[in-house]
Amino acid sequence: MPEATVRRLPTYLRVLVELAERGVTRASSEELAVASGVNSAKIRKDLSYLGSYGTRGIGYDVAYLIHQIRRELGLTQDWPIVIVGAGNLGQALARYRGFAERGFRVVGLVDTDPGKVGREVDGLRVRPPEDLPAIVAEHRVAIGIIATPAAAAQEVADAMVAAGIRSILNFAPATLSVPPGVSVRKVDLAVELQILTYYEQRRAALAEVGAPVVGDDGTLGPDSVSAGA
Amino acid sequence: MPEATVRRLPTYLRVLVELAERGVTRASSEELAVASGVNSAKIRKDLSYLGSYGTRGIGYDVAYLIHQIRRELGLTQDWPIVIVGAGNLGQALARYRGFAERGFRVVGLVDTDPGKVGREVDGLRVRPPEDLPAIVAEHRVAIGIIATPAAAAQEVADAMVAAGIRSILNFAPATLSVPPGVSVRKVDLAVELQILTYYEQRRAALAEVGAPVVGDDGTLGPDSVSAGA
DNA sequence: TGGTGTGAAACTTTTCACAGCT
DNA sequence: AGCTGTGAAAAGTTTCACACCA
Repeated sequence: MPEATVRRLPTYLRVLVELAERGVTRASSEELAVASGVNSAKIRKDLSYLGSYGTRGIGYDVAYLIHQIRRELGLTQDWPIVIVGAGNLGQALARYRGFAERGFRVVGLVDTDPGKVGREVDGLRVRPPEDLPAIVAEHRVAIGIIATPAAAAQEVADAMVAAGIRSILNFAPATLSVPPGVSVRKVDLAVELQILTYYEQRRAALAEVGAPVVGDDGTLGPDSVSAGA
Repeated sequence: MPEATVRRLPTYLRVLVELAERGVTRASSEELAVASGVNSAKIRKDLSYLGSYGTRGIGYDVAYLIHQIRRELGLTQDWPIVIVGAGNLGQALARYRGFAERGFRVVGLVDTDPGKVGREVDGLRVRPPEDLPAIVAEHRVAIGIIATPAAAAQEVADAMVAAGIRSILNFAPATLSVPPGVSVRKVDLAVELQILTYYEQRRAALAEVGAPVVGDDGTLGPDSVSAGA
């Protein structure tokens, strides 16, 4: 399955779940296109990688497609996650409702600061770094989130890998090096803003010259990354 | 400039600034590759879109390249931003040091909840939604961040556009529809985890069959999105 | 009739490999 | 000798357009 398709499946899943909640049982690729902002041909091709789950002339069965996408993404089970870094961002992530709603359970929150260790965040006690291996082992944690300052990120990644974690989501603005077989995804909040300023500036520059400010399709640079990308 | 290149420039910028802080004045594409996790040929091609700023046999002048990338991304000025949604995430973003460090100034924090309006977050008073146009006008805000629940996101986007904002960073798990000429980028925190579970599950499935768990290059799925994605 | 599934074409992005400059 | 800049090839992704089926 192409990587680009994997990146879009979570979006389709969200849209389908919303439809199901509204009682909709069937949807065409065109309806999904409107709701997801992805064009319908792309959706059909993406969904075809899952198998032939649509019906010609009718569309897709919402409930069935939800099931198939969940299966493909490995979301038929809950996933325990651990967050390292109980600062601003780490605490917000620990409290973030969107994780639980989509099957992610924060089972551990770790910080080096003795002033933070022992405090409770959303019912979860902050624990010291030396507890990481125990947390990972006890809950069979497969995914770790790094929400520390950049300077600590590599050290934390090493500790996570040593504890057996092989999927890392990194919020620290740092490039991590990890052994083969470990997946890392990075979300850098400021980077997203910097990409917006590029297009914003370009708009301003064009306007100054009196050029039309938008292309034929009405866009200026692409929408969104899913965190993204 | 290709969109893929624009997405990587902020990463190069971060790496170059780190080098400059360590007193490094020159860097080859290979050194930048190691520090950024992007291969050197790609870096050279990306940088060539900025112009011919390297020196054959030597490499790139760190300070000069920083300046050129900043110029290209529109980062020679500070950018005032407004955050709508003062919940978990909105508050964490308002306090996030990484924004200020990279030239983004949070000048407004807005929430509909009367219980939150008037409170202070990091020295910033939470204001009601009807103040949005005034905040945008007063500070010439060009970028808005949506940190509300999904249900409110479209309404907030409409209000931002009406107030004159044309670049939106959306953290709500919802697809926004905006008029032509408005840029939207989306960061969905749960989506990043869902992509990780896809590769995590795949790894588990392969291991069960006794197949080698990593590819020749030692990876399983791509590193990172700079948010993505 | 309506809408999927999919080859083929178009486009984008990455990688290769080396000429050419310092 | 070393490293950039870049054509050309390869790989990946999107879009088109229509056969085919319910």
